[in-house]
This record gives sequence, C-alpha cells and structure tokens, in this order.
Amino acid sequence: MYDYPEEVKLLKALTHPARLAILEILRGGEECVCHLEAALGVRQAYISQQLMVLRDAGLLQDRREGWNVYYRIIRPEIYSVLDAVRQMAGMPEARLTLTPIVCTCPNCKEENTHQVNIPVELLNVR
Amino acid sequence: MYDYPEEVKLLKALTHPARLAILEILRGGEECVCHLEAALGVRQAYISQQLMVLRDAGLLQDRREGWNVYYRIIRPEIYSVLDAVRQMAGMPEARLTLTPIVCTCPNCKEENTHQVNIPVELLNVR
DNA sequence: AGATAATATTCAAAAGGATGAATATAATAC
DNA sequence: GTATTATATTCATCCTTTTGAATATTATCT
Repeated sequence: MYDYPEEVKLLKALTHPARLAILEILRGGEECVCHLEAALGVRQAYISQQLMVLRDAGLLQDRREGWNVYYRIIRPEIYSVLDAVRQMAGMPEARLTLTPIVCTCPNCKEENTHQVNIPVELLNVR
Repeated sequence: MYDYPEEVKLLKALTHPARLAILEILRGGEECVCHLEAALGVRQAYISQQLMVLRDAGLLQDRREGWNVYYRIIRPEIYSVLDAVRQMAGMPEARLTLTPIVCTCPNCKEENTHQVNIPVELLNVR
C-alpha cells in the first residue's frame, strides 16, 4: 500500500487549531511573533513552538529585523487546501477578528501614531 | 483563540495513509470491504477500523447487500481538499494501481465470468 | 560591559492516535 | 438448527503529539 508520505506530512502540519489560526492571520501578509501573540492571546513560547512546526513543514519562512522576527507564507498554495477545508466545514465567512491588533513591533507603532487617544487595552478586545 | 473544531475534525480523519488510500479508491465509486482489502493488501479488521473513522467523520456511508457491505463517499467535496493537497505534495499523477482488483464480491465475480482461464492469483499481482 | 526586549529551544508529563489480537455480529448456505 | 463468509468492534499496548515550565539565544539600548 502506498503510504502518501508527503500528503500526510502536510496534513499533519495543518491539523492543529493554533496552526490553522496562524495561517489564517498570515493570509494578510507577514507578521511578527508579537503580533501573533496579541492576536491569539496565548503564550509566546507556545506560538514559537507552532511556528517551528509550520517552518519545518516548509510552509513558512522567517525574517529578522532588529528585535522582531517576521513570518510569512512561502507556499501560498496552502490556501487552496484551507479554502477547500473551510468550504466543507461550513461557515465560509471569515471568522478572523477584524479588530486591529496592536503589538510592540515597529509596524504597529507606526500605524497607530495618530490614535494616541485610544487606550491600547481596548484595541485588543472583542 | 478560535479553535476550528470542524476543520480539525475533518483534517484528522484525512491525516492517515490508509485512509487516504481508501478515499482514492472510492473516487471510482462504491466498493465493498473485500475489494479494499484486496487493493490495499492489509488485514480486514484494519480496514474496518479505518472505515469507521471515515464514517464517523461523516465522509462515508455504507450499504449492506447480502454478505457484502459497500462503502461510498457522501461528501464528494472531500476531493477538492485531496486534490489541493496532492497538488502541493507534488507528484500530481495518479498513483493508484490501475491493475484490476478481484475479490469475492458479486460485482467482481460477474466482471470476470469470461476470464476463467486466468488464474485468480495472477489478477492481484503487480 | 550589563540590562532589557523579542523570540527560540529543551525537557518532561499528559493526552491522544495507531495498530495487532481477539472476539463479536450479521447474513447466507446447508 | 450448525457452519461459513463477510464485516465490525473491543481491548491493550505502543508510539507520537501536545502542552507547560524553564531556560537559552539574539539583538538593542544605555
């Protein structure tokens, strides 16, 4: 019996809630780890662990810039898989929070330069 | 963090070599368990175990006819997932043995009525 | 250099999935 | 009824994955 090594390896990397969530966030382009941390609300080390799995599966690549490390998708075809899965799972609407996430990375700081009146805690909620 | 319960459930059902092989065989339409057994060359009980997983995931339905139980796909959308996965995994060619599989079910017996000169053992080989 | 910020890795315990072996069920034939 | 054929289920063991906790690394700032 042929044992589909590549397919299984790929599916294994996908079969995990936090990893699915990370991939969904990265649809919008590269993000730093602290951004993922803010968006998912889980420990940083945990996110790094899941990023490692996705990196080892050849789906992500990282890029260091000063203190921050930015991750991005290098196999965009992954989204045809995820779209097909989402289609089957029902609920085809985007379920990502569209709430602007703010973390400490330079990108976020810059984006929010003109919103200093909004308390940071409120930006992460809901 | 949203935990993608449906997506993970579906992906879990797929992430297994024997189950992928079964789904590939069932692309061609419903088959009895003994057919899958002949095609995959593994124990019957093992196949039943994997069929149970696919059934519990809502992908398959069975139909009894005398001694034999025939399984068929009831969520054909699964193949858009599998096609996308196969695409990413490379090797887009069909890798199924196109060798005619012969088992003891009525379907197979009928198909081979006029081939009595060919020893059955040879039909399963290669 | 030391302090701090962001991220990564290692390790161990717990949970979950895979598999073989044995046995159970269901339908048919005699 | 018993025997036989096809398929299903249960159980125990092994193996892998998940997760938390602690620690390490890398870069920047002073």
